[in-house]
Amino acid sequence: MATASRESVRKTLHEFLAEKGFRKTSQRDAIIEAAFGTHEHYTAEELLVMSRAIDKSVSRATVYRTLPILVESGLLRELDLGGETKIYDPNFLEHPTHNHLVCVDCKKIIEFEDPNMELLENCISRRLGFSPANKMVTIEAHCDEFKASGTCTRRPCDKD
Amino acid sequence: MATASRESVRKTLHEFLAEKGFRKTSQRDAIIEAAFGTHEHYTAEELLVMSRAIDKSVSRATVYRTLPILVESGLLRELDLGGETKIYDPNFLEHPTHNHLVCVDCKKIIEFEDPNMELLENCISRRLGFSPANKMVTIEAHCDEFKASGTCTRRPCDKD
DNA sequence: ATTTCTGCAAACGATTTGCACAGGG
DNA sequence: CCCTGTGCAAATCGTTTGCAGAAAT
Repeated sequence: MATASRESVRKTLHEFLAEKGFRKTSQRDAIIEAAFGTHEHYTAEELLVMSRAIDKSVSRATVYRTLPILVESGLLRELDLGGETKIYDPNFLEHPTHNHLVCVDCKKIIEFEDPNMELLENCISRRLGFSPANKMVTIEAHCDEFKASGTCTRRPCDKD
Repeated sequence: MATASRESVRKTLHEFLAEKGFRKTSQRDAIIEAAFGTHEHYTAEELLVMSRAIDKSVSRATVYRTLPILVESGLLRELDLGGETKIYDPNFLEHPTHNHLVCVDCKKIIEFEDPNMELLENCISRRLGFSPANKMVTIEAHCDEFKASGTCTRRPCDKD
């Protein structure tokens, strides 16, 4: 399934690039491969490292120039969870309406989907006279493990 | 009412600063006055201008150093709406659980409160094994006016 | 007197951009 | 060939910080 969706991502992206008149380059291929070869979230810098593992010639500038294109294609989503750096989420193809819960203690990000949330956001938007285009919910929370022991298993390592 | 709440803000803040061992300075007073003398949202830079209108001696560094203190006090909230700069919201005293809808076209920010949203967020958090600490909902949307005429009354001026 | 605050200007870190060359159509 | 894409390094922009003097306790 992960493979199947990666196929479709590649195809959709290829069409998108062609349609927009963008050229197909080895660097962009590597970045796309890296960007959708995982279900993890990543920063621009992390994507650079991942892309370079595939094609050493990928530069930081190209990653930064390619990211907005991927976001525009709708296959990659830019997240603004409290941190200082933007985070990118490749999982919106499979779960188009998911949201995020961030553990305040270990910074772990948990994705969740909820149809009621979806419904409620639409209702609220319409009530205010708007048509929703992009809905973002982020919940910062303490996990039960933290409440019990005072720390999370997953200690603050990657972030903070 | 705005006056009454500003009084209480000043009092709460004064207590908070004293409790934390922070000193009372004319610059902080000016910043606090500026920060809670409006119901509008503002950036750090805008707060600097507002503070300087009250006390010319306020420096950018002091604003940036005071902002985290006000946020920590719980009276001021830092928002991360899509833009590149952080936005500060002084309205959480009066509406502790409000959320934001941002017009994609004119960037206008509309605040809304909804008890169902509140409830739903708590349910979802608990279901995942977490105790929510901070819940943020942001909806980006097109207004009806835009749908009808192709633009908003409030054109892109302050942002974008 | 002691310690926190302040303004200034330099430092920072993520992101962007100008340039001349490489490479896709 | 023409024009877009690229790497590099310099530039940008919001924010942070080191320092010496100013002000609060």
